Amino acid sequence: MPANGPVARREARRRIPEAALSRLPVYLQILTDLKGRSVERLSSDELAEHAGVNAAKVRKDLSYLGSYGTRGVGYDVSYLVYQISRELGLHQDWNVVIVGAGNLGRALANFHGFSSRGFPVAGIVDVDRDKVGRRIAGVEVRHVDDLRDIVRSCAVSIGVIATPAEAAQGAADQLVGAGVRSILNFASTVLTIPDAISVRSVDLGAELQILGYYEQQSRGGAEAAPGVRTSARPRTSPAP
Amino acid sequence: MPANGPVARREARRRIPEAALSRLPVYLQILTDLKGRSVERLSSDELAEHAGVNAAKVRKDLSYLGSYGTRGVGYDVSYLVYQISRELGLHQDWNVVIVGAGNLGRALANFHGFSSRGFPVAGIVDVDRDKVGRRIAGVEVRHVDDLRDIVRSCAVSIGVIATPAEAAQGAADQLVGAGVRSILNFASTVLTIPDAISVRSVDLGAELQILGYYEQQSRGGAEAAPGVRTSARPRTSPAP
DNA sequence: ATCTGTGAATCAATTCACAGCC
DNA sequence: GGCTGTGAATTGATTCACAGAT
Repeated sequence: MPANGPVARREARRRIPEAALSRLPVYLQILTDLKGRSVERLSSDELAEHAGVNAAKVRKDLSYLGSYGTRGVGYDVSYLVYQISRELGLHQDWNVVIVGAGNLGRALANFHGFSSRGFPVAGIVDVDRDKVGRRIAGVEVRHVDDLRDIVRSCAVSIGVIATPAEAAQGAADQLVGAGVRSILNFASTVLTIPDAISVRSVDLGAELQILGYYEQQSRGGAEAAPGVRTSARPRTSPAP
Repeated sequence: MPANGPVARREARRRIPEAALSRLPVYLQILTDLKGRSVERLSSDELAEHAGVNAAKVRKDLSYLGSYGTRGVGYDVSYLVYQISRELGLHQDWNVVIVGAGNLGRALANFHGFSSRGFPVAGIVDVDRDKVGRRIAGVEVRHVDDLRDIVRSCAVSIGVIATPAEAAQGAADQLVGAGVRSILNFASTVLTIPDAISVRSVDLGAELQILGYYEQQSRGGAEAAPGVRTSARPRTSPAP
């Protein structure tokens, strides 16, 4: 993860290191939040606190975008938001299509986080004809046979796999055949896809296994910090 | 992870490197699948193919568990499954409690992957008293005030946050107060938690942003592989 | 005085390459 | 001959530390 599990393929002459790239969305989220609360400037130290990393890393990460800070002063929040989202390609919408209208697919379709971040759900498909025609979050469920049409007509570039594990490889094949360039996989399966497509797997079972492992470690290891120390880091969440 | 975003804290004298650890669940999943299909032995090469990594990495990763392979032959599938799940602490159940009975919470509760992997959902809580009393996947929704009771009486060690972003920090505080040792966070927020607790965030928005980034890269970069090459890697999914 | 930007140093992860065992 | 296990080499990421800008 993190990054973690199978990570996106394809290299391109990588401008920004993978590890730094994976932190940009975190910074963006913090900055967007601060911007909404009318914070105009912040230092690498402050951003580091919020993100839970150290200041040197923040400065290094941001330096890959260019020299957008002001020495002796800090960074302009709005400008950074602009530059990070530009780098991440968020000045255009990336339409997504969800494959699978089961529990997970429905939850994802209703999850406002996608569309609010510039990834509108342009379509939902399922193999089950009983589900076809229903509306989820304002989008009509269509049959998986229509995938190619949907991808073409709505200029979909990202496919989200929310099928049972057994159906995931088939879904991936159909997404690739339909022309998507990136796949976000929620099924607990390792997918085989062409190298020209980037994949990212979110394996909830694996996340839990790793947490179980950490807990196990912390039980045995009876050195250091036996009690619950409260971090000095300030809150990120807004006061509602 | 992938990983990414904020990764688990706490160090302990780490036996297995973080990066290797994050791949163990992937191997486990592949091996469990193969075991179910009566495959008894496999080589590091074969496992590497399935996992989409190279053989040296597989051997190095597995060597952290001990020398469980046989030179000239390969690895015994069942024995590896046993050793990996032992290392990951999966010979006991890790009860989880889900905070938030909205779309995402419901989808997660219905997601069979948790309990089938030794992470039974022992409780679901919500602030909304209208939701209290309903049953989701056979588990009764209880009020968040009962969190401490649930965690104690069911020996819950992992909390899953499935609330809106604004409520996530509060949920985290309550989970920590109730005594969980690990948190899996689905809200798009950076949480502030005590260092003794391990956290892992699954930020769907961030995953999509990164995919958007990769697609953007692949558009501009018109060197190499313009068409869709099909990988030579064999299928992982079972023939149904 | 303060805080960025970045080479240089350190630390971690990956890959190589081969000795050792079956 | 085939395949593991692992030191050594390499590549990548993080941290240090300070020159340079305001």
